[in-house]
Amino acid sequence: MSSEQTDTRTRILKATWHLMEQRHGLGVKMSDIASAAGISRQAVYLHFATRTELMIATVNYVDEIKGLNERLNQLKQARNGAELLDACVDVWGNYIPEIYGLAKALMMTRDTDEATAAAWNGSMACLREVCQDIIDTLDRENQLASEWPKTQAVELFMTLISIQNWEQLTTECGWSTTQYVTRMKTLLRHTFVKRPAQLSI
Amino acid sequence: MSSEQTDTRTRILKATWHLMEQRHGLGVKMSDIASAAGISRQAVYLHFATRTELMIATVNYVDEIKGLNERLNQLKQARNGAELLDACVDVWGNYIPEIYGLAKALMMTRDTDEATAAAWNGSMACLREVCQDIIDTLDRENQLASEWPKTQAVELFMTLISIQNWEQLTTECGWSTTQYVTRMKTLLRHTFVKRPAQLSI
DNA sequence: ACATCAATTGACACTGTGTCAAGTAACTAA
DNA sequence: TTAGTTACTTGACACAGTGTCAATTGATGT
Repeated sequence: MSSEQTDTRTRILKATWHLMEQRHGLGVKMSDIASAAGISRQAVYLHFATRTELMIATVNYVDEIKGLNERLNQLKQARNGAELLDACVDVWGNYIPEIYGLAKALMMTRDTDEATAAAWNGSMACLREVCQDIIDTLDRENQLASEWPKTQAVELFMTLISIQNWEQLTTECGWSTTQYVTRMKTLLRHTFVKRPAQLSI
Repeated sequence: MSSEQTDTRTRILKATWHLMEQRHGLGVKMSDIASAAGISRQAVYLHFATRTELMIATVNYVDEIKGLNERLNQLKQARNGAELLDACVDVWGNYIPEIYGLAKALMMTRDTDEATAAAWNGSMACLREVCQDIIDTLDRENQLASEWPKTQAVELFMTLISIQNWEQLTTECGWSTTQYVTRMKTLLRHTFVKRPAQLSI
């Protein structure tokens, strides 16, 4: 398997990913991808039946290479819920910039494309598990802020760390990745972690 | 001026708005708008040069009718920053569902369309002033949570109450408008309003 | 020598936006 | 009455981007 340089299919996936990141997921045509991969437009269709199929395959390819799951294993080290929360923001906040272009492309068509929506929901379900875990841990430690029932806490958590919010805060407001990470940690801790009683004067 | 029933231009605007709300801003074609307004597709172009121009005109039309600014005047009644913040969420949280379809249509094309982006930014600048005002008031009262410098507080505020977050929490997580409002109030208060010392045991 | 697979070229259908030209019906003004 | 203007109609067309189809080439393996 795979002689020459690299498999054509892989070359297409790499080209797609590269262009998506470069153009932040905007205005990437099938013909652009084809020429970036050094083949004809029609040849792309020999490997991927539709644009959507290509996008989803690219997501899987990137997932495999970037290994979000492995990164999330770093969370295993945290021993209490608050640390877990911090670690999560560290991993996620540094991950987003690496997949933003592709994520944007997906986000833009998920409203009109069933398959894209399904792929997106798959990724989000994976993230949700992590959030769920963190909230559960806080709850188990009796550290979950009392105003948030667990389900709502998870939903709000997911929303706060959404890619859309990251996009707004970084590209619109000019926050750097480190700024985003530290400030998001602050927000999440203050929102979900019960205030220690000893803080009172 | 304006005999018959209503001005054709106005009929187009109404049709656009109606369709946008009905279809949540998705898949609304110029021909759909035309037939909803009871005229030919080409006639729409006699009044609005491009789709974008029509969208922006519709936003202005809706703005005029719905009168966000007037609603925001309710805020004048609040006497302290915390109340101001609550009032803001009340107004904004009840406003979003009324303009969601149109807002969605705008949001979806602002990445690729300069004019749309400008119109969007205009609306957001208006909202930003309100947020700015609230944060300023909290700060003046020495009630702004110490971890947030004013600029960052405003940016975060805007992000938290963004339409995208509303969309996620309501359509994705199934929160009702009232649930959204009360929970968002909780989040914002805990985030931006300094914890009263007397809360300690 | 033959079959197969990957890729190529070129043509075409479809959708939606925007343009253009010619025609019609109604209202206005000399 | 006639001429002009205004608002709208019909129908045709250009353009971009996706997806399809058919015929062809070139290399690989048997």
